[in-house]
Amino acid sequence: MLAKSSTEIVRQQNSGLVLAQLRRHGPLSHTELSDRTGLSSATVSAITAELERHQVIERQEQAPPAGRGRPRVSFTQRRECGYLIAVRISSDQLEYSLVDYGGTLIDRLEETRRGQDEARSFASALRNTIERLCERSSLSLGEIRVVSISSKGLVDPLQPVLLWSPVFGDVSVDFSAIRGGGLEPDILLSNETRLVAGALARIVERQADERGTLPPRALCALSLGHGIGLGIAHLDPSGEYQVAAPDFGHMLHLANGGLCRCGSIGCIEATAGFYGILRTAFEVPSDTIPARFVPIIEMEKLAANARRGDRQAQFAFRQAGLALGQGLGRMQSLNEKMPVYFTGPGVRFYDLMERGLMEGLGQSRAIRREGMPELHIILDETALVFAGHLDLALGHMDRTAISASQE
Amino acid sequence: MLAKSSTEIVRQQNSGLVLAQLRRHGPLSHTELSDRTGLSSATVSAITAELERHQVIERQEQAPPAGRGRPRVSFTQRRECGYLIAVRISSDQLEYSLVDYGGTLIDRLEETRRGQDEARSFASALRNTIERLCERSSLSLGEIRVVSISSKGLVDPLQPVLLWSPVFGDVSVDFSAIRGGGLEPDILLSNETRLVAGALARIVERQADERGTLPPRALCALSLGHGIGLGIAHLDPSGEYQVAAPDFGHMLHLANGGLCRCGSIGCIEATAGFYGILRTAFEVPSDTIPARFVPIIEMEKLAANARRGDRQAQFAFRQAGLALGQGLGRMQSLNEKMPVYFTGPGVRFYDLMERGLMEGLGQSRAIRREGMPELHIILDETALVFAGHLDLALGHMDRTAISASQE
DNA sequence: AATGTTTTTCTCGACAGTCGAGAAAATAAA
DNA sequence: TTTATTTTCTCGACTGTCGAGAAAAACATT
Repeated sequence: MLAKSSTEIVRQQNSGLVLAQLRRHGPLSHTELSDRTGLSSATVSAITAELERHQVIERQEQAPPAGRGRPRVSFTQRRECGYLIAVRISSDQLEYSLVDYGGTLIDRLEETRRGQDEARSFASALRNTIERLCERSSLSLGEIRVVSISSKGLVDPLQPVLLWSPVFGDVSVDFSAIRGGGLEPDILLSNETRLVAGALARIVERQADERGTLPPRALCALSLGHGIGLGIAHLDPSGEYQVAAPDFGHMLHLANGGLCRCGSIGCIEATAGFYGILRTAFEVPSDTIPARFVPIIEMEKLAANARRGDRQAQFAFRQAGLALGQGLGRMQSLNEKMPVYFTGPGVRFYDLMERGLMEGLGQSRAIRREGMPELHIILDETALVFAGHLDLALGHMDRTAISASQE
Repeated sequence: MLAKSSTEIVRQQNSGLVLAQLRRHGPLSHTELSDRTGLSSATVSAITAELERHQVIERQEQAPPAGRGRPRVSFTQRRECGYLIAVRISSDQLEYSLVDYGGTLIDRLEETRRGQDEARSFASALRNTIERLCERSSLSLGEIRVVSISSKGLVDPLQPVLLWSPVFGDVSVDFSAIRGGGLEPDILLSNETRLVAGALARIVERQADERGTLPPRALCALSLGHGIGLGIAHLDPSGEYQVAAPDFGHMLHLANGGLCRCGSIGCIEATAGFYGILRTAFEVPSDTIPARFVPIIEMEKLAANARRGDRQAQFAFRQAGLALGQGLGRMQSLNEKMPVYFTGPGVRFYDLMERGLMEGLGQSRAIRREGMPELHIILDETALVFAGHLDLALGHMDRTAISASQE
């Protein structure tokens, strides 16, 4: 059912527009804001005045008067308006980043995982580190407005609960437990590849904007590693990208396929993940319980063998490509044609998987109809994950900026 | 990028709300409208006055004064405000329905398909029939505001172009050619099962409304017949259902599966469609060009055999169920858990497919994680297709009501 | 028949938001 | 110092929503 509308919502929407432009296109003056948003000059005045009053934005004092006339005064977000902490959970470490409202990295901290953490105490351990991070930069806990957490695995779409992850398996982790004692941030939990897709969506949006072309209606990021992650960004009717991270790695590839670390049989990951590739390469029975961790050096060795002509190694990579191709083809049958961006440590074996990938893609009617999707390779996944964190968390702060400062 | 907002858009949105309530919950009085929409009494007055002025709604004269107090006056849509024609294209006939803005069926006309129609001249033939329909009810062509067309097959998401259909195959049909000479309707082309899913979404929405429960976040309709159609409805952030009809029937089932009538190999439909089932049952080589049409009586005979114990017939239905189950499981890996509504002529063989279906579903990690989806059987597909036409076309007319009457 | 009760609908003034036009401000050039 | 130019701000008009209370239209009571 439709929701009722009101003039206040109009203001909220248009304030959001102003903040979004400010975030994406650096400091902007009154006139530039008016041009970019399409709002009238008078409206921009009203909105910037309100945002200034709430100390969300501020005027940049330095003015390099370019030409004649009254010099422009630029607005920027007030960096101290609020802070976010991005936490990236990976199999071997935890990376914490403290970032201000302007998007500037203030502090970073890495913890190597000590063996197996308790899923139960994990949230409180995380909270401790957040406290430490705040102390180091002498911030009060109340100034942390958003904690954005990412992990590989499956995430509850409504609550900050990690349902399945390579680290904790089926033991779910509820991150709302980090709240309390002055720390009351909004908590955003995302699948890691979802963040990559979100960051890519922002990038292609900007490119389309600069070139004056239409942004693509959808795109996806496919992260290759020990497991397989997929993030899809879709342009919704309002012109915003909606990003989701379905459980692609555990989509059924073959009913009589290999045993997956999730306990099911025939998942894509069980053939295309690192452990699946190794299992095929060394002709280990496919119902063998897969290795929990494979050093990348092992994969490099295998790839070297394959490139040197080892048939069984080549076969393993091709089977992986085939599984990915068939999966992507199936995804394209259920969605529309979209470019695919490969990321993750596995992309360095892309050459070995390419033949299988093409074969698998070609088997889908959807691909044969609409043609091969654009395929891109992205090497720096880490940067995109961080960009995705910022995009998500800062966007969230923008949307809640006025209401949050009213308290 | 976000869109700018304004007070006019607020009015448009709220007018839409009023019209939507009027459509869904019969004639409503001023107070009822205010209650249902959440708008203030004053706003309802302003909106109804405007809609009356534009002759979109009118007061119902008859007043049965229930109790004390000033009697309520009910508003209804003005039936003569505009008309829509729904065209259902099926393999053996064309069904035209002329409906007024109030949703009342005025005239219906059926044409049996004469052999194979020309794809090129099809739009103009359709236009001729529309003209005939208008004459019979002495309406001018200009009063037809929407033509809503449905077919099985694949539809362009942006234009009224049929990309692939069982009737015309890969020869695409552009329905915008029916316009001209006073006939300038908006043309809505939908996959048939998309309409079913849309109608179901409206039904469950109403049920949830009456029971005071939350509507399901998603649902899908799976139409079983000569081909396989899928429609998915998703609750979007604004609370509206977005409906899509992906090419599920031609999603890859098995890389070395049967030849599909689309020319690809291993599509779901090539195993689970009627022709696929027959091919398996009679052990015809799976690369045989499939029959263009299978009389339902043939399927009934086969089903009777299966129920009598014919192993090969049983096997064929079970394989069909398996293909559907695996496909649905894969879909659920890429979406969230959602109830499945089976429709179409094939549901009468549901009992024979059930075992395979369950087996196929159970192979997906997503189903094992989240549990089996609710499975429902809907017998009257025709009614749902018509309801979907009305829902889509009348909703469209509501949204364009004010602007259209301003000309 | 006149008056009160009750319920519904309508109207009025206040408030929030946007917009266009033009005033005011601030600077470089003349 | 004056003029030209560019940017920013302000004012009044317009559209929209809302709450409160007036007006309307019926039944009930005296």
